[in-house]
Amino acid sequence: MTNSPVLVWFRKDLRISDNPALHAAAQMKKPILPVYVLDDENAKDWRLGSASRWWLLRALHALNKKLDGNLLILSGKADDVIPQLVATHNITHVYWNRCYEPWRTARDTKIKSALTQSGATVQTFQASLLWEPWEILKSDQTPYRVFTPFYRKGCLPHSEPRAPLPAPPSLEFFQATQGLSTSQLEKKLLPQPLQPRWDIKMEPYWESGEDGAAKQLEKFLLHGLKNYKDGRNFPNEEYVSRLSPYLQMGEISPHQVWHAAKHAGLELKSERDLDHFHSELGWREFSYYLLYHFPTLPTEPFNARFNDFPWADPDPKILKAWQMGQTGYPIVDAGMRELYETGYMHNRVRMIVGSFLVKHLLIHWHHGENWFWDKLVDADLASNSASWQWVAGCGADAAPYFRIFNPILQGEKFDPNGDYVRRWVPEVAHLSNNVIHKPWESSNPPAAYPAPIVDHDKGRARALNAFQQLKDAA
DNA sequence: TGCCTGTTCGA
DNA sequence: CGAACAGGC
Repeated sequence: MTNSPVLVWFRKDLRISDNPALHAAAQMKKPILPVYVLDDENAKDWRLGSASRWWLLRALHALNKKLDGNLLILSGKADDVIPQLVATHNITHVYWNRCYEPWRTARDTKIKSALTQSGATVQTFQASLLWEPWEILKSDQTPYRVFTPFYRKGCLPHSEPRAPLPAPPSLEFFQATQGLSTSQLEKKLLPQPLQPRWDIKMEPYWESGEDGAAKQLEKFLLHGLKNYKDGRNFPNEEYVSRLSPYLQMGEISPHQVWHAAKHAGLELKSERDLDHFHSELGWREFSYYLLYHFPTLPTEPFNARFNDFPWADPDPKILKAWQMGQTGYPIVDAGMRELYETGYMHNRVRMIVGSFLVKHLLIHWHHGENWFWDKLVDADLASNSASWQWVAGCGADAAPYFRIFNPILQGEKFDPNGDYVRRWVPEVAHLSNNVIHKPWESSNPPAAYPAPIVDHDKGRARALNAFQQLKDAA
């Protein structure tokens, strides 16, 4: 029994630095059995989307390399797979880092109690959130529903995020049975049949794994943090961190990002930018917090008044035009094409395309949520559902429904030289700056580019009218 | 992290 | 006649 391994179950923490479960296991002085379980059955509706599966494949390869090829990758229900492994190898200690999606907490609770009953020691750790959702409550012991007091009164005074842990200096591994081979894993994760490979387009835009995350963080701290607060609004400039996909898969931890940014921000004497960047990590916390306390967040309007909102019957052609970047509004189409091509969209543009879908097109936010879930490399159940609810006006601390982005003005304001639009919508590249965000006004309108699928004034009026019906009903 | 419209005020 | 501002959606 003395050389029975410690099982470290990797989930959304695909890294070896600042990994508390791995760190604790390494201190046991026992061989380590690192495991990843591809657990689609438990995920049901929130089975990973295509872009996430592509990202996961690369992240697993990178993690396996860090673990000297010892990562055991299995497929099946974790409720079965993990206890079976524990029984087969007489494992006495099982460590993992906590997850917060409702389906994962339910699953983990079940597994933990089964393992504990059979005599194993299970320890779980905090690794992907800076503050545990159950520790941040208002004085009346109910959860916050508004971001600013959540962050400023709840989180910040509660505790300074702990310092990141180093990677274990050396690891001794337990030789287990074979898991999935590379080709078996690819078969499970990538679209079948393999042609056409939609995902392959994303390859040149991203470096995977913990090392890719560290490089991206370093790049952001050197070039993006200074002037982050203002610069982050301009999609053609590189002030945003682009760390979201790495955070979502846990190739970097929020603790690492928090402290590295703090160090760099103080060095740069840009406290304003640092505070703003920290607060964006705070929004990520807030999304998980809401999902934890309100598990129906992905499907039900947070604000129940929106239960009867008169969404339009979705016209498949209109929805498709939005998805593929053929709405006739260059800033909207640029964003949707950036997403399809790279698996990512700049945050400012996410708000614009989101507002356009739910307001100008009056299409239910679920359709946007589902498309983003499938196509974003940073698709995250908490952030995705909280953000779609926010943009639709039914979320916690949401933008009021009457706050409707004008896609022309937003383009002119945040892409004043049209560079972002020219990059992703080549049909309008020849237009001058004064018409590039409204090509229909050009004396030489592009032939191959669609006319707006909805007139801005009419779309806006229809959205306000729909909202009015909700108010009248109340 | 909204936009539109109407009003006022100074050129 | 444009900027600045207030109020409503």
